[in-house]
Amino acid sequence: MYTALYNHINTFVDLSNDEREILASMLKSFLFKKKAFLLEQGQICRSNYFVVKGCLRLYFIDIKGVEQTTQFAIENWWITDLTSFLFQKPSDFFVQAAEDTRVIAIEQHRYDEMFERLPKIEKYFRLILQKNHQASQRRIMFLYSFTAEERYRHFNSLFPEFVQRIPQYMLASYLGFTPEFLSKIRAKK
Amino acid sequence: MYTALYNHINTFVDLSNDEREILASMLKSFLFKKKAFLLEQGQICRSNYFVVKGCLRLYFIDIKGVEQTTQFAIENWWITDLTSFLFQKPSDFFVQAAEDTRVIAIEQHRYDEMFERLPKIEKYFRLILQKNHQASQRRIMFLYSFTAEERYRHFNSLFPEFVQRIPQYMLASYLGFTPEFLSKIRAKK
DNA sequence: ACCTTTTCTTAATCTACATTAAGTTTTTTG
DNA sequence: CAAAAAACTTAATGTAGATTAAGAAAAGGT
Repeated sequence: MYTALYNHINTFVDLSNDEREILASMLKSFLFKKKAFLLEQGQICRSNYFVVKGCLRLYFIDIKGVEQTTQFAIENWWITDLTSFLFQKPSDFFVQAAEDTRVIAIEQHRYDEMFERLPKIEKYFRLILQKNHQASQRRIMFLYSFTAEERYRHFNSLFPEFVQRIPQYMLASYLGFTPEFLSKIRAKK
Repeated sequence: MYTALYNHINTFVDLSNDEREILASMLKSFLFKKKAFLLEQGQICRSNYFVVKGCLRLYFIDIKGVEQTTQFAIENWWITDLTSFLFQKPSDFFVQAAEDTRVIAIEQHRYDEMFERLPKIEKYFRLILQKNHQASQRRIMFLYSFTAEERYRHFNSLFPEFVQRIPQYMLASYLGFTPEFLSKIRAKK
């Protein structure tokens, strides 16, 4: 049931079968259809989501009414609006399935209990939060270093198959420019 | 000696005196003069730094040779190039004192030991990494929502005293524009 | 297979911000 | 306190990328 998550956890810490069972009792598994919403702006974020297969995206609608994608999560990544999730207050974000997506969810009222009962999970989350922090430092450097065109070419060379998988307008806003400009770049070669 | 850090830790978890002593044996305290480097590009990042008083900044030099400030750390914030620190590989970044700064440092070879011996510190770091992740989500939203001028006015209204404390060219690059443009904005009113 | 909706493209025009360069003010240092 | 260095300002010119608008292609539903 939760083997994808167990496997991921095991690349960081060793969980016993007993620990896996305790953990399993706190998790839920869902399948979301493409375009389904896991969270909408104004709602309170109930869960932190681990992507087993598929792709979720986190986005908001800016002052001009345009969707701005701030994060993607593919296989083995967690995604949520942390502020809304932790403090149970209304979110500024949407979480939506970019394709049919299998997720494992932990609800907020179970989240702290999980750390109390499973110290190894405390370490696991500390380690994946470190990875997130590394990714954020890299992303800021990336945004501040390169032009729009360079950002696209770089991203495309790192994740060519992912670029095929998702609509271009989502990628454009993630990289910080408009879909029209992305079209222009792509036409160039 | 390390009371500023103990106080900060205690806002998240309760440390006993014994635990404080163990922790103290792994820490070092330093005073850096304004403009002193704690880390330079190409060096391996030896420590993670907690700012007791003063201000550190993380920056890199972009392709055009311009300094790009990606992070500030003031009282009660940790700062380091995480990738270089965790994997002991050469850094792309500089860490520099923006003013005379008192720091508490934990070296990399002590870092994992700290978590082994002090599970409460595992929780403490998980919690501050969560705070970092929240801050990153907010920052990306902020960068994608507003014009340069709006970003400056917003930042200035949130941290008016901090804006006075640091050179404008550092702030300009942190907010994603040039010092000349910041001058122009400020002249407007 | 057809119709609707969504996504992508093209091209003309526009603008926020960068660049360059010179001068001025402030801070630092001997 | 004088000289040098660092930080800031002003203004003219340039450009990456936004905006607008209309049409084309692809995807999805029945």
